[in-house]
Amino acid sequence: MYSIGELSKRTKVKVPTIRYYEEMGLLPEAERTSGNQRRYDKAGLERLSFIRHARDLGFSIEAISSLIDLQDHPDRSCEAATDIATSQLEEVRAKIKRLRALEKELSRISKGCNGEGVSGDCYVLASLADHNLCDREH
Amino acid sequence: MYSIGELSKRTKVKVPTIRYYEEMGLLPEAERTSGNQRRYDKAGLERLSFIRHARDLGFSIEAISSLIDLQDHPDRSCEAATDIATSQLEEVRAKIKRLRALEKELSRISKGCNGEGVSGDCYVLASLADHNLCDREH
DNA sequence: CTTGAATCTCTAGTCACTAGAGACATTACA
DNA sequence: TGTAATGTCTCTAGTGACTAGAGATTCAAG
Repeated sequence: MYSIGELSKRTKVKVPTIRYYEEMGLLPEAERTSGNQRRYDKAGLERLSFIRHARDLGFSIEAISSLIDLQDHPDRSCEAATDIATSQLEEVRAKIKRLRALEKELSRISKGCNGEGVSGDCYVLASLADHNLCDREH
Repeated sequence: MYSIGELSKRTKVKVPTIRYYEEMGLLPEAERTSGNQRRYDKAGLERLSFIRHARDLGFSIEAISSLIDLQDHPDRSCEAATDIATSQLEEVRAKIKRLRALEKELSRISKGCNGEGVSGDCYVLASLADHNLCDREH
């Protein structure tokens, strides 16, 4: 049995975050010692690792809840899990696309100015003030 | 003079968001009609456009505050503005890098499963449960 | 002058945590 | 067994950048 601190070390999820996950229903209510401290077994460790991994991949708490539901009912269709992963992938791709456009403009903006001179003539500020200076829509 | 609603239409910033920006000090306190409604002039429109543009580029409210300070004091060095833009660019690049890794893993995960069958054997769930199935660290 | 849309302020909610206070539990060592 | 240090408990409140809703007031058009 692990204390919440040990679990935290093993999963790299901070202690208050573990309690938060319990409150949100991602983790079942933990067993307690006579002194009211949480104790976890291997199943708890595995579930928290699952959550951690999914959070790292950008899944929302809600999405993870659905995935856990599916885990807890192995007779249900797998399609739902694939749907969740696929829509997550789409979101990630959209974010990348958007960030690439930003990167392009930001690099143009910060290259345009040599950092010398006064801000009254600053190309960075001018670029931000006037959208027409942008190469493209964003 | 524009009402808050007109300003909202022109800048595509929602009305409550404009009020929020005023409260946060990004916009100066607007003039008011005798009936206490906000009225904006061209300067207000321009400043809000600046804010909108910078937010689109992912600058935080705090960073925008600093940029506005620089705008309001055109005698100050331009270096600070360039620093802010450059660090924003670095953040964007770091995000892209991370998202690319996620994309790779998510696409592997969601391709691995054909969506048929039951979730007891689902590859998506297995992948999320077991970090060792990942190709690489993330 | 009336009607309906726009605006006002205020509070509270969102997401996924994070921080801090003050009390209690456990563990390590003498 | 005593004690000190560390860990854990619950609770409230804060973060960033808004968003939603209530209930009251004001504006513009006909």
